[in-house]
Amino acid sequence: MTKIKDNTTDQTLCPVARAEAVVGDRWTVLVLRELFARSHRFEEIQAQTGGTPQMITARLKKLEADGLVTRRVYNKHPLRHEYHLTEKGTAFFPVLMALRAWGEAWCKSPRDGRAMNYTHITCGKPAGLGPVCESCGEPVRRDDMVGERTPKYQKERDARWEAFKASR
Amino acid sequence: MTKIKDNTTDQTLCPVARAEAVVGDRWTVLVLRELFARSHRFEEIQAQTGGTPQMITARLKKLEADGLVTRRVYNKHPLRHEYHLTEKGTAFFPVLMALRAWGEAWCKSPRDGRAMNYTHITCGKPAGLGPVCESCGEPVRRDDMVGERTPKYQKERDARWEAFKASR
DNA sequence: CCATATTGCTATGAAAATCATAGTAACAAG
DNA sequence: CTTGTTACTATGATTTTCATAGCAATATGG
Repeated sequence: MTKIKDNTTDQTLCPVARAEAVVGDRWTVLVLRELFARSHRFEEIQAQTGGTPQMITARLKKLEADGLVTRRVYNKHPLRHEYHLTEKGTAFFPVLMALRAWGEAWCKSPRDGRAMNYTHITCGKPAGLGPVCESCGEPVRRDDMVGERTPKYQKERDARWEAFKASR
Repeated sequence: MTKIKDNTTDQTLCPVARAEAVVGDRWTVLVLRELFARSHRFEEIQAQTGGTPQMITARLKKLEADGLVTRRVYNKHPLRHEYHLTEKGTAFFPVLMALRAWGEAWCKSPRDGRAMNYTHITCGKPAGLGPVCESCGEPVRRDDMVGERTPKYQKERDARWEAFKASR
């Protein structure tokens, strides 16, 4: 079992350093992204993040220990779990949204296009990138939006799943 | 020189994965925090993040290569640089704020107290944690706020600097 | 009832990154 | 001419990560 460093970073008052002790790791964030995308099973998460089983096991264990994730039994004999976000995990949403906005704005070639489009439920229009709805100006929360993958991104995910299945 | 993995993560449309290929690392985020805190010299950054020289060198190099940071010569003979955020680096601010808010809310014991207090310049009152000013309701940006360290956090930083100086 | 498939992991070893510690180069100050 | 300062680089032990393989428990198909 692989362990993950969380250092003595919790010996600082700085909330950024403390948060990073929990989520300061690429795999961890990718796993969280999948949980927000409603992938709850181990293999889905593994396939869509591209991590090795150990990476995923270790992150899920740490996320559970840190209180962001719970295991939920969906099948005994054989014992099988689904992974779900807790309140603490769900509260991470704004960080993911900010990261997404920054990634959209600064980390891609313009011809790539969007991966997701969000609709602000309360106003029914596109939510845009910022923390505030582009269409109506209200602050947006997780439960106030519906996300929809663009066909291109959906295709990419389907392909990844197929590739994953084929390789085993 | 240590290299940092950025994988083939830029072979996805997902902006989160793409962003993580750049900033998905604890040291990188801590370095960015210091740059936002206006620590521009190598040793300040090293002291306040607690990283080894290699860690810091490698992150600064990668951040420069990724376009978030520029070196600025402040002294020739011997050649000395200061590190500054570019526009792309500055644009990372909302992520850091979201992370800070989550860290404040979920990663500390209540008795610890705040590290920073921000004031919303345009309304003159405390900005609070969210992406929207707690006092006046307007969305807050980096240049719309002044941050002030709490005495306790300032003390912690001073102590870290002293300890660093003493150990060399 | 037997073979194959499915799910959710664990095991192994090579390659890479990290950490602690020490050292260096170029000057400046006393 | 000795000591201090700044910004690193070098070294080697320890840890992590990655790729690949394997396995246990059951479901499914014939």
